[in-house]
Amino acid sequence: MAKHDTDLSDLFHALADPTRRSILTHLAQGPAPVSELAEPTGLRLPTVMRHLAVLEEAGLIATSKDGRVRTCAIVPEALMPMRTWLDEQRVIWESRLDRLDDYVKKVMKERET
Amino acid sequence: MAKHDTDLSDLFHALADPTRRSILTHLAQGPAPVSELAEPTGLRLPTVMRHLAVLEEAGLIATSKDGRVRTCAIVPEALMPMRTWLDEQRVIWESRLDRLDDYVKKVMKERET
DNA sequence: CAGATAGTTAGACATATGGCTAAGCATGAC
DNA sequence: GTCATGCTTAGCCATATGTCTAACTATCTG
Repeated sequence: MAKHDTDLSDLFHALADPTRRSILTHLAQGPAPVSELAEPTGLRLPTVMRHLAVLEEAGLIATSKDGRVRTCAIVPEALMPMRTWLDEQRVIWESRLDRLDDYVKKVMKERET
Repeated sequence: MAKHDTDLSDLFHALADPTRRSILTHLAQGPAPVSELAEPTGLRLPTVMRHLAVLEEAGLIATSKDGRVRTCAIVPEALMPMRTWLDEQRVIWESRLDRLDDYVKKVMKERET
């Protein structure tokens, strides 16, 4: 299991939290200071800080401090590994789709009874 | 926060674990019984069962029992919400880049004068 | 029926996660 | 210098997660 694997796990893990996804969506509008990001979440600053730390470790955001204000910004390229994984999976999964589709339908039918 | 949100969180969470991703990759080769999935992970059966439960709750796999054998199979459509989210983000994130681009151009122009 | 096979359930346990409060530490405004 | 602002650190707490062992159920096989 390469570091590549860890990257993906961190990425998925970071995105698994609604608060963090909403922070990302907010940041998509442009860079913002910590407090501005905290405000709409209704969470306390330290809590938001930890979310930001998770996002930063996953490489999804970059931050820098100017005076006493820390500005956060998204790192668009960060989603690439995920996109790549998704595309890989699609290729494999879809190559079996016809066969699996039959199987899944059979399973679903059995479930209903 | 709608059900949609929970779906995404569950999906990302399910995919955040390397063991679960490897199980999915294995299943991409075709449906398989529990023990066959457990073997390459080096984990005990109950542990693998829990991973399978997580995958099933996220809608990523479907299972059915025939005799004493439970067969698992991937559910390709399950990745759709994630793909959709990813595409949405790409649109926003990239439009942000465009805006930044505009901003830079504006600054450069102002500098010239 | 006896024994092997394939899952399943229950419960224990260590660590991780997400939230909070209460201080603490720079920096900017007066 | 003093005070407000904005972030940080430290530490607490409840719940969730990933792993295991041990014991149980259900289903073939002979």
